[in-house]
Amino acid sequence: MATPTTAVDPQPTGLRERKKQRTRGALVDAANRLFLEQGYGKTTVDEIAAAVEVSQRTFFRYFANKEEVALAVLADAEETFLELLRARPADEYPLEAMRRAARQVWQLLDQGRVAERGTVAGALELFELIESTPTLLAAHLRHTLQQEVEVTRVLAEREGLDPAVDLRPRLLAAVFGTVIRLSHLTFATEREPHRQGVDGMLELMERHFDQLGPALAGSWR
Amino acid sequence: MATPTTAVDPQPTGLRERKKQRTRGALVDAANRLFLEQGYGKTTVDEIAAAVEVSQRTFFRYFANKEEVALAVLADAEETFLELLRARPADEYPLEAMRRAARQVWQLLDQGRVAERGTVAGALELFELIESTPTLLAAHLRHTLQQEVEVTRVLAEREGLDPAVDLRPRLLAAVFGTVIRLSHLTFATEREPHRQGVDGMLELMERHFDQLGPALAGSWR
DNA sequence: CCCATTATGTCAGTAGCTGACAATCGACAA
DNA sequence: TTGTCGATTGTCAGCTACTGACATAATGGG
Repeated sequence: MATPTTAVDPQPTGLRERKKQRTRGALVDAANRLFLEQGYGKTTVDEIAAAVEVSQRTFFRYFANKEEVALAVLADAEETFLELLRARPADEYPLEAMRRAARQVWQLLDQGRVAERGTVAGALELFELIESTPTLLAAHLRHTLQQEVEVTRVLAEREGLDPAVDLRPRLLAAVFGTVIRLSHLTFATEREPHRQGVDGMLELMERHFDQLGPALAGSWR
Repeated sequence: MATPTTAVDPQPTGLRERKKQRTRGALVDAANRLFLEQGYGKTTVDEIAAAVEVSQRTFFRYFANKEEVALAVLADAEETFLELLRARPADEYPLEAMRRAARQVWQLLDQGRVAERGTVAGALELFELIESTPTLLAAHLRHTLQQEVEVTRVLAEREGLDPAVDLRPRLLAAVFGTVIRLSHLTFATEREPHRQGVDGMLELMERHFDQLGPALAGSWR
């Protein structure tokens, strides 16, 4: 007897809230389109706001800065990763759990089920944009760092450790983030067609992880 | 405090060049002082320029942006690291060479012989400033990334590998950078007095490196 | 001592971002 | 249905980082 309009509300979504989400989504879409069309630097916030017919001031009420709107999709994917990692069975080894969660994110993305706005092709374009835009790259790296802190928390909890005492969770989170970044970078740079889809990305990640041990080995001969 | 001791001139510099270096150094000093006194965000470029009695426009001819002047000292240290790494004997294992070069940087810094402007205490303050200033942190991370590219080049050359084919140089450079960053972070956060000097930093780095293997091991139990 | 080069200053302008206040819109209950 | 309250938005004014263009001053070479 609670809700008059809808029987089941997964999220108690008022009309107001829905409108906000629509505006936010429109801003992300417009921004992405403009950034890819004419470049990040040559796109002004005014332009983005105008494309959605809101004031510049409103834009800054949704996003703290210009970088944030460009990285919004990525932020959703990272959120998904955290949820998947938390859901991994407790008896998996830490690194294994992370690798599998990462695989899952890409598979979900391939099915268009991540945050309703991401695609694999879009990810590729986004990575290219980020890597070729210094200020975006900087913001992205900082964001990645924050993600590492979250991952550290999850790992420590999984294993029942205090991350302030035991260095391993933080180290693994950091190294993992690094490997993922390198995979993304190679993915975005990679021009060979047989590696363009999700499978290409997944294979690339595996290759990087497999080289981690050898890279840290004493001798490379 | 910052001692303006410019003693040795390796390159026969003209009067003009020397003057430029003096201005640049003065800008770095003034900026550092102001940033530490009142914070990065509350210090304007105008203020820094005024403190050295140059115009704002001149400031931007020396530094591409406000972040750069804050990270200038760090950039010198990283340059030193590269030189030391290149000078390591060719038969050292890659990771060993990097660990030793890193040790050397800190020892030189402790002797006040890095870029005439760095001290260990100053490094600690700088790290705190960076970690507590989002925009500085972002710039720092991007800069670190560039350093990783250079390191990759050096490693690949040492071992006679093509970094475009073999993933190991880049992976090792990245993981190394990550471990160094975590050490710095802990160093800046660490409040226990017995770890404040160079020895504290060196011990911290060793501890992080020693945990790298265990962190990547399958099980943590 | 003069000339070519190069560092510096001045000025005007763009763009990101913020605080303050007023207008407007949606939620909810009388 | 309507009136009130709180949240969202627009407008405006302002600060700061940063850049291009042009004028001026300093320097090093001949």
